[in-house]
Amino acid sequence: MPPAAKKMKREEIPSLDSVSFECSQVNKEGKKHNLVLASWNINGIRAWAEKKAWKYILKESPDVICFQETKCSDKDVPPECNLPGYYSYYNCGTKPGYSGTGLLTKKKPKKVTMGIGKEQHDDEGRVITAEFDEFFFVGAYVPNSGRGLVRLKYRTQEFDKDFREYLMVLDKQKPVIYCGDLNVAHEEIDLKNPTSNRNKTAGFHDDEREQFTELLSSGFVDTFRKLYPAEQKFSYWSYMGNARGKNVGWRLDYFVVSERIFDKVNDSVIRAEVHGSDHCPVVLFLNL
Amino acid sequence: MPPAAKKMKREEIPSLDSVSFECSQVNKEGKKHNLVLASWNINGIRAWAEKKAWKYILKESPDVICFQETKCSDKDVPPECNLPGYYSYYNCGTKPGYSGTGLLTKKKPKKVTMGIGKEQHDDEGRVITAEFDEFFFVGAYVPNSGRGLVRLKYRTQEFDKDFREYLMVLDKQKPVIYCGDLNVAHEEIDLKNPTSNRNKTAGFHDDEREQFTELLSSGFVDTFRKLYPAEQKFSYWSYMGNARGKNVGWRLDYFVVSERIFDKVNDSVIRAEVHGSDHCPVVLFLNL
DNA sequence: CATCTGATG
DNA sequence: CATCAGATG
Repeated sequence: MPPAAKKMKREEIPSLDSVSFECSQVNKEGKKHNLVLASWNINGIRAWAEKKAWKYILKESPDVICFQETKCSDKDVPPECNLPGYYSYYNCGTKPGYSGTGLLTKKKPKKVTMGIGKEQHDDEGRVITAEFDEFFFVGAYVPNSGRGLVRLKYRTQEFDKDFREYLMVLDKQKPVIYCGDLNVAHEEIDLKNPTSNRNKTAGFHDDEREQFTELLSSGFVDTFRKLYPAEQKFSYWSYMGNARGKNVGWRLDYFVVSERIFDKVNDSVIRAEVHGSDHCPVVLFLNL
Repeated sequence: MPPAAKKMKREEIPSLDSVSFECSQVNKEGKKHNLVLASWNINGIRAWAEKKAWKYILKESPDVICFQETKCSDKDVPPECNLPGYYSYYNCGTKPGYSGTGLLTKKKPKKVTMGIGKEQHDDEGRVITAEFDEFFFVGAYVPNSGRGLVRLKYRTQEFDKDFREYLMVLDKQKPVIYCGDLNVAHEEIDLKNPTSNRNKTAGFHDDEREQFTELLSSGFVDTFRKLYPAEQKFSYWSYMGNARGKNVGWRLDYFVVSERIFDKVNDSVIRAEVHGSDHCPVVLFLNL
């Protein structure tokens, strides 16, 4: 008898061999970075692990990386996601297979907290805060406003506002490094098709953009845009219509830092070559 | 940039090149068959088409074949299922992606009817009847009694009884050839593990078996068993635990005919070598 | 284990 | 288009 039909087999994602993860940027004093922080919406940690997309982390070797959209309960996180040399933390939320964040860090944080301390925002596993000696690292998966913008009001008038308040309180204690899938393309340059999406598609509604502007008016800096004012680079491409192949994308993933530590930032990078999700990683290099 | 990760690609099912579809059996008068009828639970016509499992039909070239578990609305039947030289009919039921039957025939039937004319049984697309000059061809997907036998009573006390009545009425007009996934292993020989499954697993409950016995007492013949009283051969293997590789199966697919045409039956065959579903096709060769 | 749907993005 | 859940078998 011939062998049974085998299970569908996923094709491998492109190898990282040809991708360089060097960062030659130096700060004003000519110093190289001594800290690497990363963020990646991995769109399902189980599928992501199946693709062995964690190989990226071994290459980049960030000191801290946070994930968005793990879509997985703690107990179902694949064991291979416990990468050697990292402590790991997950904030999974209650709705199975939905949202969820994670954080891996080489150095054990002084404290790790889940959510922002407001019940109405904290059941979807969207925020992890790791406190280190010199800064707060906040990884977030900001709510998508949804098809038909059904959740726009909640996201902009409730989540964004309470979240900004949360960051400002932290910022009073020590500098904040805030990153994640912020689910907004701030300016026209931040997406391929601003005119067709403006006020229609989640992520480019004026209300979402204004909330982000408001954040930047509250003592925070969009590191990539500050360093590269005119560069169009995306961190997300819809899986539909081969958008990534055509580079029809959005910049939804950010590193936002307290103004007073921006001078510690050596570089802010979007790793568009890295596959394994519909988002790519973003990375911040610092000298602290 | 490296190419995007491609879509999962299903491995091909085994080729049919090494499988013989000859039937050398002759009837009492030494005559070869002049009619080939087939039945196959294809477990989703879209997945089945994706696997190109319809190649079997080109090889076997039955005059009529009926399908069970098409799991597809009429409009979503893949176009490649319109095989050259066949008329096709589908009875899809109302619940999307659930149940559903189909029938392909080289000769146009005098009449095709869906269901058995009783509303309470006819919304799940389980029965197609094609009337030909010399016989009724009835293809059926008998309701599964379900995990925990939750539907055992409906299936045995309502469906089986009404369906038997339906066949008996047809049988008064002209001979009936009844086939399909009857969702019962009649005797212990008809499944690998009778003791562990008896009265526990759907398909080998005494009530289901008795209903089938009752059918055979009403003027019908289980053609395979009549021809091969001691042969253990299966037409279904669970996808779980590599059951097919270990040949841990069930005979759930039958050709049952009116007693008075059994002498026209040259052979009744179970095509266990044919892949593409968790069931394999069953075939009846006749000389009419 | 494999097929669907439906939610979500 | 892709991931996940849940129903069904």
